[in-house]
Amino acid sequence: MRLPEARAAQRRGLKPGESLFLQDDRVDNVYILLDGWAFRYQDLKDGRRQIVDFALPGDVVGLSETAAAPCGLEALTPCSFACYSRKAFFELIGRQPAMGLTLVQMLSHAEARAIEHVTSLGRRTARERVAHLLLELVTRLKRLNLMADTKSLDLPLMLSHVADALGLANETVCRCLSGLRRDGVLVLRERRLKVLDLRRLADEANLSETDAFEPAVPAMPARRFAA
Amino acid sequence: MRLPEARAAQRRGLKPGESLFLQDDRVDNVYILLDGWAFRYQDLKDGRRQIVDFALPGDVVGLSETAAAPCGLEALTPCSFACYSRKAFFELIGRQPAMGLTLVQMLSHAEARAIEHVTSLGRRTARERVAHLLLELVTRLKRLNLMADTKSLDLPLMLSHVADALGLANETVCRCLSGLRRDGVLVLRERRLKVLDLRRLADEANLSETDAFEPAVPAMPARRFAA
DNA sequence: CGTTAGGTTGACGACGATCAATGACGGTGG
DNA sequence: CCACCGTCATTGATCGTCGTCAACCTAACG
Repeated sequence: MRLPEARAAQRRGLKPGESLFLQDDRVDNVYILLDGWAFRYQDLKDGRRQIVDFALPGDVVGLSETAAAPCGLEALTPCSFACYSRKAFFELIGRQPAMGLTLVQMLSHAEARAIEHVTSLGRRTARERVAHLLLELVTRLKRLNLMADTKSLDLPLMLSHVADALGLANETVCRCLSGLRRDGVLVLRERRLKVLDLRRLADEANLSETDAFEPAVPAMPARRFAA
Repeated sequence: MRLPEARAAQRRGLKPGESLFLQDDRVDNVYILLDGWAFRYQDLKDGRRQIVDFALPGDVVGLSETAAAPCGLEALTPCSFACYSRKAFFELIGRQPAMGLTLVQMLSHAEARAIEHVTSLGRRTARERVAHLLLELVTRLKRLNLMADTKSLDLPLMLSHVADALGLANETVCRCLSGLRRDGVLVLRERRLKVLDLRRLADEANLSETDAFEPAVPAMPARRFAA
């Protein structure tokens, strides 16, 4: 699933807080996030902000941003992207059928996340949302083999990011995290998360029937895009 | 953008309330909704339900439902689907590059809707959500040339569908609709919606900077899949 | 007619937003 | 070294939107 042509692809770097593109921008390129964390967000006219998704290494962005991007993309940490013209990207896919499959799988995962996100915002309580988001991030990082040790990891997020992702106020997120800490589920301090009881976290998240998060994820055989 | 092969494709019908597939099902086919309304939904373990998206004629479903479907699909009205094996579908796409483009466009639109949906649930008030959903449906139907006259249309939705789509209680939806009617924005009775003031409805929806819904949609040159 | 499903309206309570004060850091300049 | 910020986290007090519970209405149907 590696892209041999990838070496030829343009690179693009981003510092924390910088944007790859803004909401409403015309986006002609397709990007693959090689390293770092970023997020996609949408702004309302009155200033309220909604974070739509977090992008992690291997994720593809820009594919759906055809004419005018429905949302902007901003870096959380220093990021580096491989960047293809839309045309070149599709040619690449066309030449490597296996890559097409991987792409479809990734888009499927992204949509599954979007669906879970909608369900969270629509039907879960504040505490459930917080637990669900943390569980999702832990699961994704595990699949990417990107967790420092098994239990703890760095989250380059401020309260306001979590709040904007979950449709909550900062203070509410803070209270939920305090609660989860008091109850011995996790510790989150100084941007570092330690999950003390994964099963318990999953219970708190009030999962849908579908998503079986934790169960010994079998190391994800299919590789992500990488370059 | 028509599919000549489509005549050969299997058909599948559905009566209101029936499901094409359930959450967690393995879905091997890709379906194109030829006629009717349906919705995709996700259930939580405690019974709460979230409607994720509404499917209208021309929409593709099943693409992202690779291993275990993240959500079920249920018919609102009598529906008919063209149904392809995943393999046949991709062959079809492979043979007709233009179709691939159309597909990408449709997936982009679907994702844009998902993003707007997330924003609605996360950051919009009850009244804004209701207005936004109605505006979205009106816009989609216009593009499909599926509106009876310019101003009014049939919505095969119960209060509970709107409520489950917007993360609200039936009573809240009812109150919002009463309010919008009182204020002369629209009339919704007996499953029939009449928009009295489209611009006003757009204001009520508190649109994101991005989505310019109403502005004289130029009849959507690109055709949807059809068979 | 009686029954049932769905819509409508009111009363009340709860969850989470808002406002405000305080604390913990890290950076900057005197 | 330490006063002075600015940013972000934390906690408490109060308020408002929306969920819940309940009663009633209407239309469809046997």
